[in-house]
Amino acid sequence: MKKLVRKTKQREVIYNELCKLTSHPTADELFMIVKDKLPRVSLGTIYRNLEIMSEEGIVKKIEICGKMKRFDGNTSDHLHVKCIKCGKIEDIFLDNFDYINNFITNFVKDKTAFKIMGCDIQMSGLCSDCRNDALSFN
Amino acid sequence: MKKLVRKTKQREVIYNELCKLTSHPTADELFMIVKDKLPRVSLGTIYRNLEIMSEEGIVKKIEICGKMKRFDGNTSDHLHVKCIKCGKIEDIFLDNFDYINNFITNFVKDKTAFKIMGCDIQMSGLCSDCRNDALSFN
DNA sequence: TTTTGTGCAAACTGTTTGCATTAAG
DNA sequence: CTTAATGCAAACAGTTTGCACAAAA
Repeated sequence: MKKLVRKTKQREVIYNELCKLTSHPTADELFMIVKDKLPRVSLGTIYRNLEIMSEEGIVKKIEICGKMKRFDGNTSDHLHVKCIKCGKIEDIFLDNFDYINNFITNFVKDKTAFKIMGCDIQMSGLCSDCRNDALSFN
Repeated sequence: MKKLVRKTKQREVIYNELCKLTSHPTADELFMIVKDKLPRVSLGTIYRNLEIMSEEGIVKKIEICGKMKRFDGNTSDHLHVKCIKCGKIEDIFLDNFDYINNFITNFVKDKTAFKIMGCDIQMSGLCSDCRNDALSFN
């Protein structure tokens, strides 16, 4: 049976700091931030907790892979754009997210033997900083 | 200026073997396969070539991250479903892929400062093997 | 008191890199 | 001949794990 998940100081701080951010930090970035409040935390604790909390569904693991995993404290439906140049990830909130979601799921579910359970949409493009940086594309 | 990309035996075999597969192999899986034809290839060569070919646009790096990068020799528009249990990735081809793509892009482009360049849709769910494996969810 | 979580360091895994050598153009 | 690519091994980066101790229930 499922084992008990306890409330610990570390878990709480990690969760709160993650929720404050809209930057979809990596474990390491979050580690730096959490260390300001809990100077003795270890990176392992960050990893373990992010993993546990994403299993619990209160935190979201973002599936756009660069090299590092990224996490999001906002589990509500929204999608992400990733800059192909600098790797920055930004949220996009749409009023009709559910509509789009269903729209796609409907098309897809007849085409596969998978039981479809979720739909993740990732856009890619150039963020405002990078699109202004004319020299970078040559 | 852009440097010359040569045609080498290794490159060719890697590309051909990747195109034969619909399994979206990891670099390592492809390495095993290529080794049958070129017993002296190194894993580094596989990585270097997949990277180069994805920059050239003849191979696609798949952005659903588990732990390992995956590659796809089919660069035509299609989307992927990933099994949340076993990690298997399958293709889904839709006749109206472009339509869906534009549909989403249109909604999104007013909501962000990014210059939107692409749209990746990943579905998740349970593959036929895993959905029949009743014991696995308890 | 029992079980889960923590810090720490060491281990692991996938990927990248430096270098001497080989091959393509 | 010049430059790009290869094989190999060593380095690297991000993540996971084992263990002794601490904290939660």
